[in-house]
Amino acid sequence: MGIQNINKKIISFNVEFNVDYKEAVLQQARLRDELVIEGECRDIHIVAGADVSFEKDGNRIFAAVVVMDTNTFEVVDSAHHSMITSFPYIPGLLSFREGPAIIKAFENLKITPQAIIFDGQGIAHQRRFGLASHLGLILRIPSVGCAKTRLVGEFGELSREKGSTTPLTLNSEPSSETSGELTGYVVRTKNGVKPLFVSPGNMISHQGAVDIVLSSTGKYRLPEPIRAAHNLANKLRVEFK
DNA sequence: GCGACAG
DNA sequence: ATCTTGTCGC
Repeated sequence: MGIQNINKKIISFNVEFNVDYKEAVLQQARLRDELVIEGECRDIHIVAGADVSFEKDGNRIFAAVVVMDTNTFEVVDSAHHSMITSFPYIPGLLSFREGPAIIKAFENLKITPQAIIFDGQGIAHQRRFGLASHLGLILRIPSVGCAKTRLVGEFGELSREKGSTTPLTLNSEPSSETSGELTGYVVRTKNGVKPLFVSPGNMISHQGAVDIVLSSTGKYRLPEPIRAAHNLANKLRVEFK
């Protein structure tokens, strides 16, 4: 499937970001059942990172996507898009604020990545439908949620060594012995550095999501594709006239 | 009512 | 997210 068909798929999915709070929540509840939390990450090395930047004041958002070959961390493609945002930041509804610009940026890509890492949650979300799940579903490309801080879920101690992980689970019976539902993993990408919150977006398994993040991580805490997208988004904002 | 709360 | 200098630690 070529990236040129993404727009067609978006239309077929009847995507609507211009909704109010109530409709957004209903939409998440409806679309979450379309997610496929399974898929191997074997042979995946053409990975895209997506992130956004905002104006200090005003409502302009700058979305950037950078595609890299994670074997060499060489950039193979990139795209961006800026527009005026209308939806406010509401925990749990981040995709409705950043989604429109990010999707537009993807439509400007020349190649189709094998997977996408988003700066936000996948199914580690109150309604199991974070930004990575929402956008991964629309784009129909395996997606991974990689957040710097927690939105929901509980987790225990984590070894300080790079590569260590611990389950991120959702509250179950307070007095129950059963562990809560698995929503993702807390992952240490660098020795002694604050961990990342990794969860499947769509079309990838829990293990696959963790593997993609670790294999896309180089010298820094954040995966290289995300770092590159973050830098590009900021660059676009600073140079915006 | 109070505390939590991706970016 | 964004506004910001220096500073502590490996």
